[in-house]
Amino acid sequence: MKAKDGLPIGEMSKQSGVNIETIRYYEKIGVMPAPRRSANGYRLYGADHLKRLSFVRRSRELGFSLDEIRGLLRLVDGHAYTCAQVRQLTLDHLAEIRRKIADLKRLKRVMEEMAAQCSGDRAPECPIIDALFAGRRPCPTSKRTAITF
Amino acid sequence: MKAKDGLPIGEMSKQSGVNIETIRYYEKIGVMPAPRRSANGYRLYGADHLKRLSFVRRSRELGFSLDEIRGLLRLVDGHAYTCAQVRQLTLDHLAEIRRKIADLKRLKRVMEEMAAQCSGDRAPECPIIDALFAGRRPCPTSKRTAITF
DNA sequence: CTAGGCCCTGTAGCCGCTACAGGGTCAAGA
DNA sequence: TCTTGACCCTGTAGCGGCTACAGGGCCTAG
Repeated sequence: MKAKDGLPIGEMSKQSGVNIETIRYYEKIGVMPAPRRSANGYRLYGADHLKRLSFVRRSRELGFSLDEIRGLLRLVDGHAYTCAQVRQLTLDHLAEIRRKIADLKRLKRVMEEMAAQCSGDRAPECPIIDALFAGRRPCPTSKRTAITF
Repeated sequence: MKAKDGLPIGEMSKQSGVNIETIRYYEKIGVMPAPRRSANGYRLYGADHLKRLSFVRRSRELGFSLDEIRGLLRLVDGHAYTCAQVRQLTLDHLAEIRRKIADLKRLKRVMEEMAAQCSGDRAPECPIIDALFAGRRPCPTSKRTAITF
């Protein structure tokens, strides 16, 4: 009973960089298949499990949701995927990333403007607080009753 | 009993752009103070509540966590804040935003490289899938047993 | 024989909401 | 008068993606 038997979960964790609890969680939600068990009930993983787990980790690092990863894995598992399908998932995800970057950049600009207004030495009045209280709504569904503080 | 009595929660929601359930949630977690109630138990808000709620919404839009917002509100409530304190919170948050942008940009670059590898017309082998399976770990705590698929 | 290290299951918590279920209240219309 | 519908209430459960227990079992070394 040596290494050929399979990796215990702790070893999987070390090799893949995924937390033990997370591995069990992936099994519970069906992202990882249930491995076989040793006589005493311990999980024993093979090389294919490790490959799959690393796939999941890398996809997570690239910001894919577990649901998107399930989609990728379904394609892989079915051996029926076309490159075009995978490419499309990737491009969709890329569009999402670009949107997030654009959002954050807008945020950054606003925050920088606010910070620039503020010298930092004035006492109770602070232009940042003022801006947060007085800022106007971006989506004007309501008739703003001019609350400017 | 007209408008002077106070705004019911639905009106607060419309004027502030914050969901009714979210307003009640903010009350529960102590971000919003409990308003007075009408005879039948309905919440009745005043102009100060609306100002505060809008403050919270705008701060959330700028990506402040509710905990950070609690910090800002504590300063405001205590009337003892200095501009420097507020400015520091803002700068901290700004640093966080910049970090997130940098992260997403790295992600974007990797995803673009992967997508560029893939023409979309090859059948079962897909360079994106290959890349996800074969990518190397960024943090080499384990001695990679060369699983390259 | 005991101490430590690994493993197991199951549940609860995190954030910031959102979505019910199951009720009460009130005004307008038939 | 009855009913419909809009609004309000409380309380609980769910989302995603984990993480952190509690409370056990197993196995080996000293």
